[in-house]
Amino acid sequence: MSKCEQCIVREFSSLKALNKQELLQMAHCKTSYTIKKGEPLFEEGESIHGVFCVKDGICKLTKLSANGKDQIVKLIKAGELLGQRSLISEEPVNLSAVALEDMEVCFIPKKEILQFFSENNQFSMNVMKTICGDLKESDDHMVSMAQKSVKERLAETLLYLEDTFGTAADGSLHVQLTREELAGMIGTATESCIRLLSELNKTGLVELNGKRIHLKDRNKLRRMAE
Amino acid sequence: MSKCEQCIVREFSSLKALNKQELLQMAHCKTSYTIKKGEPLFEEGESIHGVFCVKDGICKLTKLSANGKDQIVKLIKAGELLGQRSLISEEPVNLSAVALEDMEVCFIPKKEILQFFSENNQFSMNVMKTICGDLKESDDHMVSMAQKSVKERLAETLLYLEDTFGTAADGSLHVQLTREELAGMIGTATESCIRLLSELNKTGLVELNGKRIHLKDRNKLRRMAE
DNA sequence: CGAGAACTATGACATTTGTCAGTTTGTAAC
DNA sequence: GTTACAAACTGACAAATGTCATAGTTCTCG
Repeated sequence: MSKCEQCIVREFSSLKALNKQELLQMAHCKTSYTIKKGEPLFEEGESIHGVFCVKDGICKLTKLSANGKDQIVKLIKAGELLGQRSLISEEPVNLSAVALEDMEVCFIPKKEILQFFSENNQFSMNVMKTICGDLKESDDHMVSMAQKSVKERLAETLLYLEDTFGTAADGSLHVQLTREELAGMIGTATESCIRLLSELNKTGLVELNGKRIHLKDRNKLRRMAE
Repeated sequence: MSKCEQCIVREFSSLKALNKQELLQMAHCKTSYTIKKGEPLFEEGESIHGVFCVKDGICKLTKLSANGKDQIVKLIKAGELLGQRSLISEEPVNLSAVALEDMEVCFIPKKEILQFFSENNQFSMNVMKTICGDLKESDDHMVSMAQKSVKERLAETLLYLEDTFGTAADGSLHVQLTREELAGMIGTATESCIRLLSELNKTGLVELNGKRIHLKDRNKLRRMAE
């Protein structure tokens, strides 16, 4: 069993407020495992009884909409926690989490987290701040969805993906989304997404190599996203 | 100066966790005032140094989008708190709040709230739960915006308005939104909103009397919203 | 009460986006 | 390799939505 002290999750998440003793306690009760690409961590409506720490890999949080399409609400990368909202609300999870790459995660039972809440004020405040940040992000995202065109949302999303997850050695976006998933982030039909991408390809703003996407003119993309 | 003990806000919000002494303290430091219909409580980007309690009236939380239109993110009614997210994140407010009716509000300075946070765990948990609820709502709302048609969103919004704010004596929706505001909730052009409303009027699902809207066939509306 | 402003409504048209059908490309398994 | 399948792509068309112009209606304030 590895220690939690030097874990990347501790560095980037609310858990940085935990003291040595709390970390020890956490190391003791956690369970670590791996999730293969394409597998779910949990599914919408499920009850989970704790919080997941993402040590490595990326996953998507999706919600199935009435028309049968999966909307991607958010992407999560190493260093982040999952399932906090559900734990606090004492409700089933609102979104499904599916691995986009092989993942390393730890699971920490609810009991421990609640204990940290009551004993460590800084930890509580950190969690609250994270959730408040998520709320702001979600509200902003909602306004984009409501007010921007598909083209604007595509440009915005491509820039977000590069900013957040960086590029691979060849300069293409590091996250590998299928066109269907990209369409699911933007909230449009797969075909529309493909069509707009090839338009961007023709006008030289991006370069397509199979499913790999390479941003070529970030300034024009930024202007396009408004 | 009125007491906080029997205030409607206390009954419905996180404040119900406060004890007698805390309520007394709050009554002592609060400032009450009225906001006229159409006036702002605060505007996007402003720094507010405390939390608002809505004692009476309704207001809209809006965000100005890049295309110059105001998107209505949420409506707030008596009994709710405003400005919690901003206070916790220690950031300027993300949304503007504008009264849709004359309002009675109280303002409680940041200092007091933070003190309640550190001394009253139940209060903290209540606030967290509220914000988690807002987050879930916002995510769901985002998915609607991304995946549903304008018609579906209109039906959904009309039902929401009736469920949440009820009807006036004549059976019409109690909240009085202009068509522009309704369009701003749905995320569409004012003309589209008007057009769809008169379509619903012609097919008998709603009845229009000037700006008043009367829902006639809730079942069909529900089916339409999916 | 009356003038002006703001709001509601409708038509005509352009643009955006979705849908369906079908082809090509890439990729994994045998 | 080659078969088999999923993903990427393209075209044609339909449907949804936005924009602009204009007219009628209601509201407000002096």
